Amino acid sequence: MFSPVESRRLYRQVADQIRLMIASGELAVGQRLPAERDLAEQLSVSRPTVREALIVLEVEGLVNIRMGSGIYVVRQHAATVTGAEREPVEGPFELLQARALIECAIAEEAAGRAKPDDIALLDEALTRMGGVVNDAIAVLDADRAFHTGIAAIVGNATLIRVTGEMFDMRMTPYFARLASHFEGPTTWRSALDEHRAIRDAIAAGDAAGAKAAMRAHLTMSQKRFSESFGEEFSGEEERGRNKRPSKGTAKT
Amino acid sequence: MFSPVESRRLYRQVADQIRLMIASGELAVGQRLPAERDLAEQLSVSRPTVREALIVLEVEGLVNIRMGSGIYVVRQHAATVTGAEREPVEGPFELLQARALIECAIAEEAAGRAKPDDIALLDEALTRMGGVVNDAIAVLDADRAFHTGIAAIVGNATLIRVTGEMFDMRMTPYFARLASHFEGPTTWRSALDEHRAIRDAIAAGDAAGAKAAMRAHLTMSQKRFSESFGEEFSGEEERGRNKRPSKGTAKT
DNA sequence: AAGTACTAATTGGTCAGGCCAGTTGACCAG
DNA sequence: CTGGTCAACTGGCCTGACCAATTAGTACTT
Repeated sequence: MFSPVESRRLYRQVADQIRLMIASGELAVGQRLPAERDLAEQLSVSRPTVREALIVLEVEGLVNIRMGSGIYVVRQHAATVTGAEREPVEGPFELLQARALIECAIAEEAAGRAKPDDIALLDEALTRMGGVVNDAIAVLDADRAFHTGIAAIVGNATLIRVTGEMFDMRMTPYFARLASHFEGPTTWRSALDEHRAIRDAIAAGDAAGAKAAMRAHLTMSQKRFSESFGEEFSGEEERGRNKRPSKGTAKT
Repeated sequence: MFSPVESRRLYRQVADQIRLMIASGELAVGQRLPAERDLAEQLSVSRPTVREALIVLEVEGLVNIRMGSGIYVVRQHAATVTGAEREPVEGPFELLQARALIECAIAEEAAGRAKPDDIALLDEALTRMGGVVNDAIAVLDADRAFHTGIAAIVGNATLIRVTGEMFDMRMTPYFARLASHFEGPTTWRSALDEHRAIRDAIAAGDAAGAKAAMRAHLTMSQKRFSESFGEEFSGEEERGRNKRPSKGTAKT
């Protein structure tokens, strides 16, 4: 309840500062940044720190580092990074709502294209999921495989990637603890049943049914999630390194 | 047509190696990695290099670095980075197809929720776009504002982010040059007309119409893009640092 | 015996300075 | 004007060191 300190690491601050200068247009697209040594001097930090900050921006796709030449601004907009520290603006419900909208459309499209091989892939994920409802990590993996498997039916790599990214977003430390109170084989089995309904609708070529089943699944997922609210901030232990690692969150 | 040379930077190689160990499960989720000093020794590189590699993985959301404690595996799946070097598996058409599916659903949803303020925001983007059809960079910015503006109507931060990310994906060096041959005020004006149709349907609360208009827009965008094929590999110059920076790609 | 306060080892964060390799542009010979 | 050389950047990587946060162990108190 206390300390908002945070004490961000220095290279993060430097990265933020440069990112801001790019976003504001102070550093135009295509322009070359000052040399690492100059940046270090201007910002009063060491060169390694500047390098680490620039690597962050490079991974984010904002700048392009060319050896021996310089560092160039590639794009202006953040192209936000998937993992790590996202602003808590995107809450669990927001994420699930977005998934509902997008994955419903994907399921609808998939229903009209599914071939036997695709269904077999979904079945494999379902079978695997059913066998590991007691393993919090393995069951998440099977869950993920099912959702990305539906996107794979459409045969579009971008859709597969986006679906996977949205799924992975709940793995963040922030999300991780929220659902640890209501997880269990029982709720996983409920999720599995909903998965089966989706699978059947897609296998039958029922576009509307697949869309409805997916919406029902994510709605139920949201409800399971909301039921865990009100108690998630009860205990603040589990900081030790030997405790259970970050488990899953909501069944989807 | 020649040199595929690459000579990946060392810290990239280290990052790839660790990423692989995580993906293969050799480093389990929640597990603590060896200390930076140990990793440096085991990999026969210096500690700064290890640090840079770990920062890459942290930005990607794969690991969680805790000062004084250690480095922990957060998730197993790549959660692919948005910018930089994506596999060329995702081509322009794949991207546009994915956008068609997702943004149509968003437009459909937005039509039922749009308030006067939202429409005003879209109009602002349209006006701005009309005024800068000759500025390849500024027009892209207005284009982006329109598409994310539609997502904003739904009021979901995740949707806004995903829409923006997909838009930004064409800024990559790979995509950038592809469309430089057919860009121009004329095609931008066509895109602007299609935008207006989408705006009108949303303003009228016509969900089906908004969906159709968005689909038409992205289909046309795809067509404009395909017309530029067959000639995009004609000239390979424009490497100089003072040339025009990466311009836009397809009008959307 | 249990809990607490303190201490020491471990680990990431930052810095300084240096050398190497690739890039670039100016200069010079043909 | 063409081609090659060369020197001045610029990023890539390294060594070694110190600081700060965390954590585990220990001695002390209750």
